[in-house]
Amino acid sequence: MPLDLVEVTNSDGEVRGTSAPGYDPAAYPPFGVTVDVVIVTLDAGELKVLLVRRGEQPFAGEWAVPGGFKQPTETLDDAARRELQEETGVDAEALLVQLGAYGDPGRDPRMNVVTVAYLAVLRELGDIVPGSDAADASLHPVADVIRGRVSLAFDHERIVRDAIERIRRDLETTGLATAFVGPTFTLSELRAVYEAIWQVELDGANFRRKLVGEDGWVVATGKRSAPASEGGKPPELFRVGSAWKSGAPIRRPRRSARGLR
Amino acid sequence: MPLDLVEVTNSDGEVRGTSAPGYDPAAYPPFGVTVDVVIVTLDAGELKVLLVRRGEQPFAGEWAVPGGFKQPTETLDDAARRELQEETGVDAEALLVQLGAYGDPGRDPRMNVVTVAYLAVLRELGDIVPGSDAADASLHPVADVIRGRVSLAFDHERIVRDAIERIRRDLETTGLATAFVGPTFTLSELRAVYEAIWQVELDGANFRRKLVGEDGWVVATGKRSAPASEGGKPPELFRVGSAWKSGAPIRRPRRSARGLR
DNA sequence: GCAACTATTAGTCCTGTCGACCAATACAGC
DNA sequence: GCTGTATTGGTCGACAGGACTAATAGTTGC
Repeated sequence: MPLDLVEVTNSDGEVRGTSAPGYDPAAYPPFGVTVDVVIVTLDAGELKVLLVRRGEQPFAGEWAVPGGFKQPTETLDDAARRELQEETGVDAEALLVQLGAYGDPGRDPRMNVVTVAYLAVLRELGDIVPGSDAADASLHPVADVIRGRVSLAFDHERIVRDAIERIRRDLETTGLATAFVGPTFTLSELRAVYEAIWQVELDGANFRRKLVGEDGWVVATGKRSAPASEGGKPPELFRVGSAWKSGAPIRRPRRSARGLR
Repeated sequence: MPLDLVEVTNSDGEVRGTSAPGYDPAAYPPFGVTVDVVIVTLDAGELKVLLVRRGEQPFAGEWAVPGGFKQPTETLDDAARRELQEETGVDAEALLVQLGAYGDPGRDPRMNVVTVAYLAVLRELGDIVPGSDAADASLHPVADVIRGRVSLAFDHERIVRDAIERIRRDLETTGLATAFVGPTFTLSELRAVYEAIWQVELDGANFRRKLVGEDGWVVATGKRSAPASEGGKPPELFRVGSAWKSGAPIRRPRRSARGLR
């Protein structure tokens, strides 16, 4: 049943829609506005997304991107930050950008809902606590979602797909890569970010040459990390420089002979 | 007055919010959802934006970006296309992309409204007909808006600012530049797009060398255009090639000595 | 018809960037 | 101490791109 002839009333029963002069009440049907947050992290060299198993209708029992209704007293950004906080306990140090709005008719079978999707990139997720309305919460490889091996509620499959596309693009033009690593990191760790997301192989020597230049991409801390699993020279530890704020150091290889994998 | 305790009813008086099991009615306050379209074109070598003078409350008499309420039966993209059509008569051949959602509390003094902003780039606007709810409609230099010489209703100043920023960025990575020119164009026309938006000067010879290469940036039509105002050789006419679909030919000059203006 | 002018088009030089590759180094584990 | 591994430093060559000069092909004005 369509919701064309809907009026908005407040708790006093006053019809707010028609009482507002100059507005045609039929012209602004009410919508629910939700905020969904695609939480992405790098886990075991693989890009993963946090999904919750819905505990309520609609789509109860299915996997979905965490989210909730926006309150009139908060901004969209605030709502996204709140959802992220509720879901992961993480507050700051998370890159949180708006992806876009999704409002196809029927995307929520119950009512008119427009959702604003956000992308959050985290270095590491602590304990994942399912929210009050979720039965479960866990990390899933994005490859499984993109290839349809995990089907999601609503239009969340499309949202995740758009999120990954956004990540791949922003990696080339913004400082997004630094959101995947900690406050200090080795060049191998940072290089692994690019390699995992772009599915390419980058030459370690060239990577270093580009980042450890006169530009302020990375700043050496003087310390060294523990060596890798199979031994090897303990690598230098860096922290992010200021140059990331206005660009990215390396571009995505286009026609790479090596970057197959 | 806050709208916290609002219920949604349909024309039968049935309260739809509380009647949906599994939802907490207080959790999804109703919002109006509007779609605003930032319509941008190049006019007399200057970037301009289409603004309408509002004929109704709120902000009656002030300039604003054209827009309107989304209907539950249409997608967001459809709503944007409809608004563009209503405002300019243009349907296709317009680049129409979503900018983002804006939902700060109080952005509409009457009610909770979340707007989804779109960007439309047109080559040329025909007759501008003010919509039914607009008192006037005309093109304004974006510089006037950005520098605050024209103040806009709602948070539309921010929306326009974001739109211009998006244009500047997308010009570097997408085929956006071709949306500003017609089906056939001279290289000077195309170059003028970059120069107007980036506020730089590009060398005509280098510009040509990059675009008329083996890559399919532009395709010669064999025809020639009428010469410029003050005489000169009639330039070649080109049409867009296929390469624009997956990138842009030139990048924004960073530290240009010539690009001052 | 001719000169002056303008914008387009072609060609050259040179520098910086970047990929590919090789070699040296420094440490862990045995 | 030997071996293996990952980091680090260096070289070479291809290529793209900016600055610049020059030639070309038209129009406009006289």
